[in-house]
Amino acid sequence: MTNLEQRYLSAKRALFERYYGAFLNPEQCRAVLTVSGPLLILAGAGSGKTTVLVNRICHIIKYGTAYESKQVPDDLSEALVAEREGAVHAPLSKEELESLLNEYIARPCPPWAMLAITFTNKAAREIKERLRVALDNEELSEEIWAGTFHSICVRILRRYGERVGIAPSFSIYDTSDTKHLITEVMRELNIDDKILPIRSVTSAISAAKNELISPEVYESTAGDLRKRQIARIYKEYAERLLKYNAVDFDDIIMKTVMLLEENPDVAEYYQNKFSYVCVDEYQDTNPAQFKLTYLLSAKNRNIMVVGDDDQSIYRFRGATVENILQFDKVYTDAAVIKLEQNYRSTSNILDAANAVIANNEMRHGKTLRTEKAEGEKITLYRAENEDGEARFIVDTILHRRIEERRPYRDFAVLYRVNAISRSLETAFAKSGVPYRLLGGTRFYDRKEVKDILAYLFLLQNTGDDQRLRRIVNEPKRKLGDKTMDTVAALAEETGGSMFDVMLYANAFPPLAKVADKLLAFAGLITDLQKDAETVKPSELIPLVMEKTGYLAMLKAGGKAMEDDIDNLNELVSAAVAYEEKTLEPTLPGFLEEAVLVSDVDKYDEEADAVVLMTVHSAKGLEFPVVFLAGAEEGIFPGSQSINNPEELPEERRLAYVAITRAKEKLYATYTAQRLLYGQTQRFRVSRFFGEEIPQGLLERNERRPSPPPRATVPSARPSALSGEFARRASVSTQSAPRRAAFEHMAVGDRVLHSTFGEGEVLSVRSLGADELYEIAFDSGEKKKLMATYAKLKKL
DNA sequence: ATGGGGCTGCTTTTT
DNA sequence: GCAGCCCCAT
Repeated sequence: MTNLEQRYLSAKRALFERYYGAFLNPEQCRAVLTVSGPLLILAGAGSGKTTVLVNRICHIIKYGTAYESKQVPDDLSEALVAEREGAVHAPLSKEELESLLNEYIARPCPPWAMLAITFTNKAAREIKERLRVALDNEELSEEIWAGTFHSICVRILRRYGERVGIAPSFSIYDTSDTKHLITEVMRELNIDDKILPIRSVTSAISAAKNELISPEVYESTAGDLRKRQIARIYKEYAERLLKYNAVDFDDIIMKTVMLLEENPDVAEYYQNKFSYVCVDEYQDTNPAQFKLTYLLSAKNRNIMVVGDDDQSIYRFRGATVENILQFDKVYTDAAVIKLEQNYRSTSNILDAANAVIANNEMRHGKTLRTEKAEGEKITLYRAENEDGEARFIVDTILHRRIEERRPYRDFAVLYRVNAISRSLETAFAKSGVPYRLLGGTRFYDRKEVKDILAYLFLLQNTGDDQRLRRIVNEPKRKLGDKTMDTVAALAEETGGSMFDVMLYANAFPPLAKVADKLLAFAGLITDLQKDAETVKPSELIPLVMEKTGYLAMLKAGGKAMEDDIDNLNELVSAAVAYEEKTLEPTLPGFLEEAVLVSDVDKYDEEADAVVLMTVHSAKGLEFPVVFLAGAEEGIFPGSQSINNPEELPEERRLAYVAITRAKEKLYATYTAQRLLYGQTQRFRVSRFFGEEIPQGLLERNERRPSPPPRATVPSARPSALSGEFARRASVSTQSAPRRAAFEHMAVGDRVLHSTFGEGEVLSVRSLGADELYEIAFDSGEKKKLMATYAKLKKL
């Protein structure tokens, strides 16, 4: 290569670096400009991961391999090179620079040859949206294959699924459908769920699928009785799914991998189609997903994965952090780029996060840095019980909101387990602070919604016996288990589906008595199928509600069913929304979305309210002020993980995720005793927050004499505390402002209450300095009352 | 076939 | 503390 050529190439690179350097840091630039071959990007929390991902995709679509290419023009002249070298430092507008870069375009990637895989719909949506903006071209961005693992695999299966025995109209089973089917299978195989709990069976089968272990292989390696039984269940379960033309969540990935492995022509088609494969949140991939991305990128080997091994928190769902830890061992020629510059948190928060995670071994090892100021210290707050904890959080929010003029949406309360949210929710409700509680029952998990969806799935795929059984007697049609068992047996004999048997019910003597009811039902479904051919999902849903009598059933239920009706109306709205945003809305398309969507997707920072959620759901989000409630040994880390060296590191990663959600201020709160799962337990502070965070970064509220013995009036408030802190603590701790001395009651005492009248004490529970009485009043009412407030009189 | 009343057991949950 | 499930009585 001549000197002139080298100067040409280095000017070219300098121009690209200048372009991206205007808004990216050097590591981010390198990540965007590393286009060919395997690439691992280790992106710390808040390091601009999505920005890099989006810019890299955009860059490849626009410029292809321009930056790396060694191509030089045939007619390279000194004048051209000098001009370009001059441009590197010349004052140029963005547009001028872009038009210069256009000169270097080399093998740009067509959008349909770009595959970007995420885990959540929310992430997929965000990427698509940002690509649309960055490319400034709606049509182009629409053609990019950006979606979740599941949606992309569904797309592939709809097209080629028949090669692995899945017809295009297949149903998708969610976790609860799966559980029901496995329960049924176990009943049939006479396996007692007391000996082999369903939970352990579903998770074993799920784990097997995540590891691409087929029923046959599972069976052949099953040693002990337990495993042999699971093997039997797995085998039967898989056969049922095949028969019903249904797939569960894990199948969606596993069957796609099988499809690609067993059909070289299909594999080749996709390998040729996709020039580039990008995978987000790589630390959460399982072996099946690893294989999938491996296969899809096998030809060009242009596979880029982004993730953070320190944020791998889904081991329990089959994710193996080894995928990201071993990436550069599997792809030995992989480039590795670490993004360690954090743009989110103050340095105190980052130092805390770095210190906690440093206790883990087996990491790629990153240390986040920031240019932000130290910021406030982390507050570690000890409350006497869960009510004190909740009050502290609510009071602090009220206080900071006024003092710092913050909207409610600046605050998030996180916790390890949903059970913690109860006391918090009560406190928020009482205080009038607007809040949103994420988690709990998902919209699509509500019974009435699942029922209507089951009807819709059945219309699409009448072979789905499972869904048929779900709704055949909903509303009541006098078609109970007995009848349906007979139908199932006949279906088994004839080799058809239960629906087929119902269609010809009068041809089966055993069904003589119920034939008319069965035929009526089959007629109803056939009728609705005709409707389904002509109307949109949003119009079909009301028809289903009407014609099946489901709506009538709910209306008959009166007030209690009003919520159900509201939810179904919301389902119609969801269908309308789907139709609006989809080019070619279809029933299968809507159903797919309904099953593959979660409630967290709906959390779009709309309302001005404090948000309450688990640490798991908070991954990927950020808030100015974060409270971590329940920072206790036994809760976080959970009691199951405390003595389990396999699980403790994951708990620590979870703590790392929690800490790094905070931008400006982090509170960790814990209680001395907490009412959890119906009983009060004593707790110590979590090691992560009490020990592993350097003490210098912490501000504690507990440097005061131990609380006074129960039921004595505290004489003076001790104050080894800083002024500000004492003020805040005094309005909010469990030691309520006014603690009236109360009369102690014992079980069996007769008491008098000013409004409830006379009664008998059933139980006494001490809660910090207070006592909780359960009292059976003579009126027949049972009440639980706090001693301080109940003002009881002993009779 | 249906509905109600007692028992259990319990992380986390992108799809 | 409560949801979900099983069993039993109608």
